[in-house]
Amino acid sequence: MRNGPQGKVTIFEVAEQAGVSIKTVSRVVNNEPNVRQATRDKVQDAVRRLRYRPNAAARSLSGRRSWMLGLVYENPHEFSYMKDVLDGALSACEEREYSLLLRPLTLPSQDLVEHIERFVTQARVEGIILPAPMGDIPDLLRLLRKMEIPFAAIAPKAPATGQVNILCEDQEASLSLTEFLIERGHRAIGFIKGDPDHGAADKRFAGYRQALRRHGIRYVERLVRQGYFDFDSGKTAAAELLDLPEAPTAIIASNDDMAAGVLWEARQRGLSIPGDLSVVGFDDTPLASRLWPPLTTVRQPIKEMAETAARLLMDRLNGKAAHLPTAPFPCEIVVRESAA
Amino acid sequence: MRNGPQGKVTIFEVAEQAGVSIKTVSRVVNNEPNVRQATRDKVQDAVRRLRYRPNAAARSLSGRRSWMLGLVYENPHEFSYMKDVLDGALSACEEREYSLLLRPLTLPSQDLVEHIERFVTQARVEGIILPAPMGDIPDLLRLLRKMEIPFAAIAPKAPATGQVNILCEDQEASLSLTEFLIERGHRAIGFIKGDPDHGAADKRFAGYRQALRRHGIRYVERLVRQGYFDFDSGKTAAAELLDLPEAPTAIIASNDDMAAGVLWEARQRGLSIPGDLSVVGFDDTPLASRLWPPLTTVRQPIKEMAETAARLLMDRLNGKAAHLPTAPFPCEIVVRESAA
DNA sequence: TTGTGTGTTGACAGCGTTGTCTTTTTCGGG
DNA sequence: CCCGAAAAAGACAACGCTGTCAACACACAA
Repeated sequence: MRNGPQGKVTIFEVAEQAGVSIKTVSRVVNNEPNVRQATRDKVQDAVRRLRYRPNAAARSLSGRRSWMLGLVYENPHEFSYMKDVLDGALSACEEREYSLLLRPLTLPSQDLVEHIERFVTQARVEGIILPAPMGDIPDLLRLLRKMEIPFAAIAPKAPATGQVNILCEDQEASLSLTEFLIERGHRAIGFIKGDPDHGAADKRFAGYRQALRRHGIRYVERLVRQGYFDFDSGKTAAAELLDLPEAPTAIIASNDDMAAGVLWEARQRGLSIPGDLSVVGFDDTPLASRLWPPLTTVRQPIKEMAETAARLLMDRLNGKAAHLPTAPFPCEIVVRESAA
Repeated sequence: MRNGPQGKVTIFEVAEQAGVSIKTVSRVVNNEPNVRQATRDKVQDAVRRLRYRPNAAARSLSGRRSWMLGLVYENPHEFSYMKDVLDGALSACEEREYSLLLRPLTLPSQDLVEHIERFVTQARVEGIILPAPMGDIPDLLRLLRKMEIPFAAIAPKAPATGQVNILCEDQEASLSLTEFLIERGHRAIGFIKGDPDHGAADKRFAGYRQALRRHGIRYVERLVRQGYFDFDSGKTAAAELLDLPEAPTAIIASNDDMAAGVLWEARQRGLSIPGDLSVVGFDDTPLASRLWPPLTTVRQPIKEMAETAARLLMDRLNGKAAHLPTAPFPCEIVVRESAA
């Protein structure tokens, strides 16, 4: 009844206790069919009594499955987005008893392929979750396809078939957000684009243009600036916009961190917000509610998206479903005080 | 030369290519002694040619080692601190070819012990990293000791012997930060404590009191409020402090998120910062530099601390060292514009 | 009664490494 | 040139599961 420090109860002890063969124990533990209920009970009893936990290494080796998912991400400075992805992926993994292995990357990375190859072959990761912008790196996608590793892309630019794609209504959200400003009388609306490598960046920009068009507002190229989803680029872009002779009365930043930069730059210049300038962002990160004034922004269900990504990936690994494209997740405008 | 999708080159193929036994290949791959240089070269050649990667599952099963570390943490809303811990732990693991498994927890958790037990016995995690406040949960520590799982505590309140402890100069930093304010003429200095479960909270408070004592300033209990390391509690505490008849001219918040709360509350009341009120925080999170005015705060080398925690833990697992207590890591005041 | 099919159980061979022990080789000194 | 010790290399049995296939039990139809 005594067992070593790390609880080395094996399937043999359980089989003996239950008076069945190890194979039967294996069947019960893995919820396989064709076991009589009485037998199942006996085994489950023994499992509980002995506090048996199957050894993951043995299971992997024998079953040729690692029960591991990989999460490959670009390590950002502002981690809010990834935190939600991580939470979602982790909770899906926990519910299906998978493990999650992380691989942060710094882009651009020349030995990316090498890195990922190690990751996959060494840990024998079965499938990979690719949050933006990982789902759009051609070398990476090519490698994964060659190695026949299924993957799930979160918010990719180009959702190819034969992979799990998780999207959200970025364009629609951006459209609404822009209309939100238009309805409040703004006509000169500045827009700070996100990193061109991210799928979301394009869509958010498209939504902005669509709103202008719909409301008959002329699109002015000078009111659009390139940003990279980080605070500093938001600051710079805001400075350029505010230096314009016909400076905008509102600025849409493609994420909260850049919006924070806009706020910062506006404050530098003594502009009052939202009096002199309205500012809105995307993502509803903790930052948005801590800034002054708190930021009107768009909430996306990132955690749920990551959860779904992981679940569909596992379904696929277990041959459970031809994965039809999933409906894009809805976003929601969170109105706070930074726009008027 | 062809090999399956997931690169199933085994030790046998390598042995054959190199003209040696599998055991010799194993020795070379694991850098064991007693292999002639010429042999070593032959084997390494074959390894490279075949792109051989040892199978982790087989290695674990046979060697009775999982090569995995666990990171058990309380999942906070503001993730900056944990992001640094994660980065550090991950980079240390990568350098030693360990894997890192995450287990977020919500405290208080009644089935904590059950959760951790599964975590350890199922994945066969060899050692665990416990960032604050995990290093001070009696049930958890007792369980780990009973299971004989080595662990490393980051910033524990009570650094027990027989475990890896990573500390930083919290009290000294708090002392300097308080003196920083005193030198600028502040006498009525408010202090917002952190979550009493965190070791750092006590030390930061102790540093504050020490500074007052050293400069002959009377300690006023009403100027001290209990917070919980989150934005809302910072806001509440600030409101209480600012309602005081002898309101403080400066407030020290035990972390940046609470300092953001103070800023928020001050702004609500139309106070100018740092004109009417100086505010300082701890941790130098991204938030600190995005707020207005940017926050004077204390930078701690969290990433390095986590890296060291992981490394010492792995050393211990590999019997490499009786781990003497490590010197506490130094902190550094980052002066920005929120204090004058 | 016998045969057939379905549901249930078990025997046993891997899975790809490392640990242990044995055998072979190498090398310096008598 | 031989001997003994140390270094180098190999043989082989684990490690704890799952996959495969064979065996058995039982119900029902012929």
